[in-house]
Amino acid sequence: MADHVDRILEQWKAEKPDLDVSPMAIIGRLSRAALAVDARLANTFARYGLDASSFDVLATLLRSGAPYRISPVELARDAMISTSAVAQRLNKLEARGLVSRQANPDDGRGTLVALTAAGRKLIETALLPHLETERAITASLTVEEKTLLAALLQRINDAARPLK
Amino acid sequence: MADHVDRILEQWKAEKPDLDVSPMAIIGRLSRAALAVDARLANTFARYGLDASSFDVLATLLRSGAPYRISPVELARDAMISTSAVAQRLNKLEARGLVSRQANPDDGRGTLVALTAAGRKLIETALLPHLETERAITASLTVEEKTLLAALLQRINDAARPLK
DNA sequence: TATTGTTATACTCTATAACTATA
DNA sequence: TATAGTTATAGAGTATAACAATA
Repeated sequence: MADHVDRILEQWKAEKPDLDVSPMAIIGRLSRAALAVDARLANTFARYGLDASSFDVLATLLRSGAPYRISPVELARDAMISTSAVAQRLNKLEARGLVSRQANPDDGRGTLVALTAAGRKLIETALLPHLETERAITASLTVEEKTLLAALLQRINDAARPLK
Repeated sequence: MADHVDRILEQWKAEKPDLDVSPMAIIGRLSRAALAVDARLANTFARYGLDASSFDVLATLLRSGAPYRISPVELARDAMISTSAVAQRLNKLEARGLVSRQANPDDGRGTLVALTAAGRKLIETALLPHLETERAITASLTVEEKTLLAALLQRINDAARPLK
């Protein structure tokens, strides 16, 4: 079951036999798996006129629970992007009537972003096929393998994080 | 050892208790791990005036072995991008004197991209710290865990691939 | 007709900087 | 002074389309 990464490793073995390129087996497959998964998820999002960024914002609002209101800073932290990037995502979603911005009554500087009825309906609808796609991608793994994979990825995440 | 993804799962559990959101534990960590790894690798690349795209082209040429010459179509296939994107990457690398373009003597339509002496020196130099970074990221895993993780990622990759 | 390769163009997404306003 | 939020701007990267040339 040799894949593309295996062929890359063979090339390195031939060209640089003294080098330990074994970490590439993991890092290479991690990158490619993430790319493939992103592309697959994008297919589902597109069926609802969404992309990963928009889905992300709407899903963050939905899972925050009633009354489905969050500040832009929280959205920025959650998505690991700048607040200006958030503002621009929100402009698009607001133009489509999927979210609305309200003044924060407790903080004159603040804004609260809320799901509109249309936004809530859309994300509730898109969530199910999205989960089905994720289920399909992980379906071949046993329960034990899933737990293990999640744990290993978390450790990779921790190890990669240190440097900014 | 709860991480960000754990908190997201808890939110979903509270808001949508009947939904099986367990695939998110894997997909979510996969995305975040890939992001963190990319950022970490970029640090190393930057020390040599490279980014991931440039490194990718130079490394592909190096591991192809002497005489370190590849056609743009092969580079496109390998990097999974369009040939026009390759042409634009090559323009930059050629301007820096790291690769050169030659006519393919066996195919009048073809071009062969070759590492220049400077390009070869740069990629040979950058390769070692790059591998060291990858080694550091995977260092906490045992040999068995590494093998397992690579295999699981390959299966995720296969499962995600089907749809275009 | 298909393939190889390039450029021109437009698009998307982002961060930085500048700015307003409130704490 | 620091924080919240927005817009304007510029940059990076890509794909699509159009094109030239050879197979």
